[in-house]
Amino acid sequence: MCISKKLQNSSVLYGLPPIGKSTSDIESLTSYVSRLSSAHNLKVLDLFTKIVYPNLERETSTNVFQPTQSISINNSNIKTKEIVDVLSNLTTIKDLEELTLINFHYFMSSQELRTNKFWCPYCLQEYRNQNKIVYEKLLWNFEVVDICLKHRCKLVNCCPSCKSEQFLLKRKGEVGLCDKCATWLGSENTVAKEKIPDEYFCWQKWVVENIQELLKINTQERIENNIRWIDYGENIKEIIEMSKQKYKLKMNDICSLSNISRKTFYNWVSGKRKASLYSLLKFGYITNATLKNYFSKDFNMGLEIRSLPLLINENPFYSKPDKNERVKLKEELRKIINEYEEISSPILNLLQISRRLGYTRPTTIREKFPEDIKIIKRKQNEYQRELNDIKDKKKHELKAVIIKLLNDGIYPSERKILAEINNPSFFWVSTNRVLLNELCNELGIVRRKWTWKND
DNA sequence: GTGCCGAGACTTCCTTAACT
DNA sequence: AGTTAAGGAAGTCTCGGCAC
Repeated sequence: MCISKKLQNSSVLYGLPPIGKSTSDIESLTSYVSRLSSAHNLKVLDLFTKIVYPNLERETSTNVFQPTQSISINNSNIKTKEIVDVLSNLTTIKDLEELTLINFHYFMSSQELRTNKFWCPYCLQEYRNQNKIVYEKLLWNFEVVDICLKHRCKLVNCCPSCKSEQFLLKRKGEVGLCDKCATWLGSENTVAKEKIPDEYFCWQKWVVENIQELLKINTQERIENNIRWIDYGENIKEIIEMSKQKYKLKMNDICSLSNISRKTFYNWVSGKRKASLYSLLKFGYITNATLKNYFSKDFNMGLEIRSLPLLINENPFYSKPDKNERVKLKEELRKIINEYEEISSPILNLLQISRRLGYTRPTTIREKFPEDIKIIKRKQNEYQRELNDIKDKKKHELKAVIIKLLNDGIYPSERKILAEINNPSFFWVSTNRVLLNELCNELGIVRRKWTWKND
């Protein structure tokens, strides 16, 4: 009996301890789940479909293996909580929620984590060289974290070999290896690193150290502090009032110093929106208050107000294109539509079109240019129909050649067909070989394995 | 200075289609 | 059948415009 079947009837998983608990280097739940699967010689897919999902209280059709969705189990949503509870029961390991943002729910927005995997290649290499367990840190998942302080390098998200983008959970994934080509994702310290400007490094040092401090907090403390943020607006109001009094500032001064708009503050105070960590880090920077100060409602501030680094002059996460930009986008979209007039043009899907226009998701252009999207879809269908027609025509012609060879008493090998159609490169296109196989199946011809004697 | 609304860019959750 | 990608709906955060 294979191990997955055995485990289907079992209720206990190994009590695999998570790495870095209650430290700033704590691992992420996705990393833990991948290691847990490997420890049981199971695919991550089997761990979920055969063990985790059947133990959930309510059914879920959510696919955590969808490239951009796996991050959600490191986040703070209800599903994460359910998965953590099941894993805790099965492994008997307590406090697995420390590997997620579950107990920061009232304090943090749900959009602080990246959708794809980022890592420090030098950290991975260090684990391997020192014979330590290879794992991925929860810290690397944060959108605001760009660098590894220890190795003074940028975090990466592409395989060094095949350059493919990496995601957090893969059906057969193993921590430290590329999803696509299984290349080792670590890198020796001797490899030249991209130089990080000093000012940017200082800002990132503030960001990373702030988040590390938060991640060190244990479960009990996280729960206690989190509850203090149920009344989000009141807390923010208190912080603003304290800054006004301490530094003798007006609201407008605070806005310009922190580079946060008045409307944004309004949304926080009214409890309509939670501040992004990026905004909170900026506000904390000028008053020298850390995220941990805020989270634990210790609203003490530095003696003097300080200015933000010069590089923080615009919000990198929410930049709006100007009106001229919109016209340019429209023109570019028209250009793409016209390309579909040519049958030889490579067909683009909505995601490819979005990326060409500088957006990361198709939703944006779907909403922005709905009429053009309709035209593109219609053209995509036309293109597909034309391709099908070409395939049918080719199939018809190939069939005629095969039947002619058979009537002449000749076995229709690839070589004989090539000679007959006088096109030596015909089977260089793999789909033509598939077509031949299809026709042989239809005509009841057994394809011979090629040997020197065949022809 | 405060409050509201909608636009813009983005994410999460989920379903469906396409590929292997 | 198993796997992957595309797409839709609903929700989140920031910002500009406007009224008071």
